[in-house]
Amino acid sequence: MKIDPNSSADLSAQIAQAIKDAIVSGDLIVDQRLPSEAELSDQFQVSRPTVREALKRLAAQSLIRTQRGATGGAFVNRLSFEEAYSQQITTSTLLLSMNSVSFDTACEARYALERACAPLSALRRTPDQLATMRAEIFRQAQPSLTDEAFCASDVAFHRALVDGAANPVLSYQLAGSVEAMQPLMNMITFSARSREKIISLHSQIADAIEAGDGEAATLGLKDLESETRSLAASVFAARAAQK
Amino acid sequence: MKIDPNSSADLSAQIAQAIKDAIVSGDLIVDQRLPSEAELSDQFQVSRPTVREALKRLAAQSLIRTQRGATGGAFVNRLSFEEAYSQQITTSTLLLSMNSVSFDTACEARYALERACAPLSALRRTPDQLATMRAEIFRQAQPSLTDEAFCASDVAFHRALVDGAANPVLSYQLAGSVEAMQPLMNMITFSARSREKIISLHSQIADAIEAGDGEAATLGLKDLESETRSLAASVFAARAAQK
DNA sequence: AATTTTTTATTTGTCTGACATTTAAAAGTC
DNA sequence: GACTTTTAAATGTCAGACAAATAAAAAATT
Repeated sequence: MKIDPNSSADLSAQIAQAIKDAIVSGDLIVDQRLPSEAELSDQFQVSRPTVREALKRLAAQSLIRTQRGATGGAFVNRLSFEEAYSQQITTSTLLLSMNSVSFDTACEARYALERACAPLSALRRTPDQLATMRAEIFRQAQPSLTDEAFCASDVAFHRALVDGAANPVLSYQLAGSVEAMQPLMNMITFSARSREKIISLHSQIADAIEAGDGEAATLGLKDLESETRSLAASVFAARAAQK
Repeated sequence: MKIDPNSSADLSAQIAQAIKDAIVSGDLIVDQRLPSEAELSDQFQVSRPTVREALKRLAAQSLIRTQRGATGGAFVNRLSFEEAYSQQITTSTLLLSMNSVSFDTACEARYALERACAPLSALRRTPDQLATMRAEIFRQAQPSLTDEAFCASDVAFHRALVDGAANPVLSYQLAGSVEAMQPLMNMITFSARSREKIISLHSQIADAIEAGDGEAATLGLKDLESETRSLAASVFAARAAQK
C-alpha cells in the first residue's frame, strides 16, 4: 500500500482509498485489526491527524469500526445487511431529491422491481409476513389515519411483500426503491375514494400472495402502479391549476 | 444543530450526523456553503481537528465537497448518479463477499431484477444500446477470450440491456446486482460448450429486444438464469469432488 | 483609464506535541 | 485462588502552528 505525496488529492483520501482497496480485494479480511494510528502514520509517512481523517472516512462507510483501550484499534467491519439497507435508503433518497427525478420515473422503477419479487414472494412468504400485509391493509382502512401515516403503512405493506421473497439481496435492493419513494408519496393527498381503491388493490395482491399465485400478484401490482401514477398526475395537475 | 458532549458516541460522528440530517431534511441545499471549519468548531464547541474528522466522514459519503482558498470551504454536494452507481457497486460487492451469500441467492436476485427491466428495454432501447449488445455478443464468441474477459463482456451486455430501459433509477439499482455478481461469476470456468449456449441465449434476448418483444426477452432471461445456475452448480460440484 | 502585477486575507491541508479516556493485561495483595 | 491495583497501549480530543491554494483588493505599469 503506497500513496503519492505529490498527488493533487488529499493525503487522507489517498490513504483511505488504499485501505479500502485492500479490504475490497480481500487483502484485509473481516475482523482483522489494522495497524495502530501511530504505526500507520509511520508507514504512510504522515501525521496522526491525517491518518485519523482517513480512518474516519472508512468508518463513515462502515468499512471499519474502532475500539478504544489496550487491545483496541481499527478493525475491518463486516458490512451487515442492516447497515447496507440504511445506506441504500439514504443514498436513494438523496439521489431522488437532489436530481429532481420525476414521480413517474421513480414510480416506474419501484414497481418494476417490486413485480420482480412478487412471484418469489407468492411461493415463499411466511404466514407472519402475510399477517403483516393484512394488518397494514386493516390499518390503512382507518379513516383517522393521516396521509403520512397512510404512506408509512403503505411502505410497511410493500416491505413485507418484498421480504416474502426470502432473498436478502433482493430485500436490500428494494429497500432503496420502496423507502425512497415515501417522500414523493408524502406530497400526495389521499382522498377517501383513492384510499379505498388502493386498499382494494392491496387486498387483491395479498390474496394472490396467499394463494401462491405470482401472476395474479404481478397483475395486481401493475394495476396499483397505474392507479398510483394517475392519482399522482391528478394531484399534481390540480396543484398546478391552483396557481 | 446540537450535539451532546456526554454521549458515548464520538463527537466527530455526532457532528457528521447533525450535518447529514440537515442535508437529508433539506435544511442545507445543494451547493450551499457550510460555515468554515473555524466557525463550526466555535458553534459545536469542539476543536478544529474534530470538526475536520466530521467533514471527512461526510466527504466519504459524497455529501460534501471541499475547496481551498479564499472563497473555499465545504459545500453540499449534488449526489450524481455516477457517484451513486459506484457506491452501490462497492457496497453490493462487499455485502456479497462478506456475508457469504450463495451463488444461487445472488443469481436469483440479479435475474429477477433484470427481468423487470426487459419489457421497458424492449420498448425504449436506443439503436446504440442494441449495437452494444450485439458487439458484446460478437466479442464473447472469440475463443481467445479469457474467462475473466468473458465475464466482463457479459456484464457490459447486461448493462446495455438495463440502460435500455431509459430509467436512471433502475440503472442505478441494477448496477449493484449486475456488477457485484462479477466476482462470483469469475469463480466459474466457461467451457467452449457453455459459452456457446450462453451466447445463443444472449442472441435470443437481443433479438427479442430488437423486435420490441418484452415477453420473449423475459423468457430468454429466465432461460439464461437456469443455464447460469446449472452451470455454476456443475462447476462447484466438480470442484468439490476433486477434493 | 485600462491592464497587469503584487499584496493580502481567508480557508483548507498538514504537522507537532500534549493530555484525557478507555480497556485489557500484568502485578500486587489478601 | 480470588480480588484489587497498577500499568501500558490504544483511541479521542485539544491547542497552536505553518503550508498551500485561491480570490479579492491594492498597487504598479503601460
